[in-house]
Amino acid sequence: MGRQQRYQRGETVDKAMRLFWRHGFSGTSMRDLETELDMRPGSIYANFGSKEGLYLEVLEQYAQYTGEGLGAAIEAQGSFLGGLRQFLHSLVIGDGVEPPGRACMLAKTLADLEPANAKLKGRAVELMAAFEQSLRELLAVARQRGELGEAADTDALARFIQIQITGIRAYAECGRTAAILQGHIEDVLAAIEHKAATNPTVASH
Amino acid sequence: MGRQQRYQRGETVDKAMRLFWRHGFSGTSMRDLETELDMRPGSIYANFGSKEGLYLEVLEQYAQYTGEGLGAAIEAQGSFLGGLRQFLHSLVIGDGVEPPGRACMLAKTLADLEPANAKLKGRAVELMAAFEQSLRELLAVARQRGELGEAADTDALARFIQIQITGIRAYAECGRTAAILQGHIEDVLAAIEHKAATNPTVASH
DNA sequence: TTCGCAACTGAACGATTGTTCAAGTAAAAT
DNA sequence: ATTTTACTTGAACAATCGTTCAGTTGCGAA
Repeated sequence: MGRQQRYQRGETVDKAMRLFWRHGFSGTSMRDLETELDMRPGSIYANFGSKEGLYLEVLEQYAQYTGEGLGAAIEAQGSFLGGLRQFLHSLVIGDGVEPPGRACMLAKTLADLEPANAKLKGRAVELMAAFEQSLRELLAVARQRGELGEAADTDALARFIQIQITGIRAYAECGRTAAILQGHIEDVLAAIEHKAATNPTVASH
Repeated sequence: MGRQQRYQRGETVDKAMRLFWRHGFSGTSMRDLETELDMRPGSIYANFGSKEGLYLEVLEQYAQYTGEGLGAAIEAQGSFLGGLRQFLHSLVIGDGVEPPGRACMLAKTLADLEPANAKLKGRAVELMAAFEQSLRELLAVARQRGELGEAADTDALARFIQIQITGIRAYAECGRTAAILQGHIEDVLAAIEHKAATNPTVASH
């Protein structure tokens, strides 16, 4: 009963993501959001509680998309490394459509906010940890399939890959050519392959 | 003639750096700066023109510090890779003093600003490119000294290292333990060593 | 000592910020 | 047809934003 909702929550969050991703939390004003979402402040606050609440929900959806993206790429390519190549390619070079941002939104959140908004920062840390965890699991499957060395250290590999993804995406913001980014992706894959074959590391310097 | 200056420009920029680095451009207000610098708005504007002008000067000084830091580390350790290890260690683990931020301020600037403030973003891109260029030169010297393979591709290596630095510094914001960061630094150095010995890459996927 | 200039001060500006809430609107229930 | 209920609207709030500028202060030159 009562009046029916004019907005689809998921689509609304997508639109907010476009804005927040590009301009950051403090760089995006409620006025900007009102225009982009075609919603009046009252509706936004009724649905999400606050600007922070909306950003939080954007982070959740972003993390879900990212996780699904990697999983789908691996499935499409039939191997972990092949999937990772496709995933990295789609992130920093793209599939035709211009992305709102090339840098990881979670990394941006960590860089952007401090030390107030500890809630947003904290959630971003958790979501990055969750992605790293899913990397570990995907690596374990790949190792079981014989795609990696038998003794491959999935913890260290997951961490290594996580940092590679963050790094290349931040680097891609500098506006490098697709060829350069492509070349680096191959370098990264080679490094991972080499590391996966020779793990575990026994470093002590 | 006239009244003598009350502030040392370099120290003032250092103080502003502490604030901007931690809170970002839009996250730092002129009121915050007035307090931290112990300067009234009129003086700040007389010296730097605008908030943007001050940020620009902070970026210049930051880039200079970073470049000097790497150079000094290499000299202290007597080798490129040894110096890089010390440099990375000081960036993400620290030498006792708590750093204002762990993530690279240039990377933060790129992530933070868009698409207004094209001037700040553009300068950050230039400064990152300059750092990559100095990496190339340092690598060329190291290759000449026999520290790398004879055919090491310094362009690709400089890019690779640049991304490693950005990536690990962004990752360090997640509050990982020193041991984990230390372990990753060794992984990175091993990857560079391996890459430096087997370059140039002839990728074509 | 007086003058002139450079540097600094801080109140004040209009614009914009995130947020609230009383009033309005549309669909289901009676 | 009327009431109930859920959802939307947009004017308005105090607070804060980056910036300006007329006035004050302190030092070197005359």
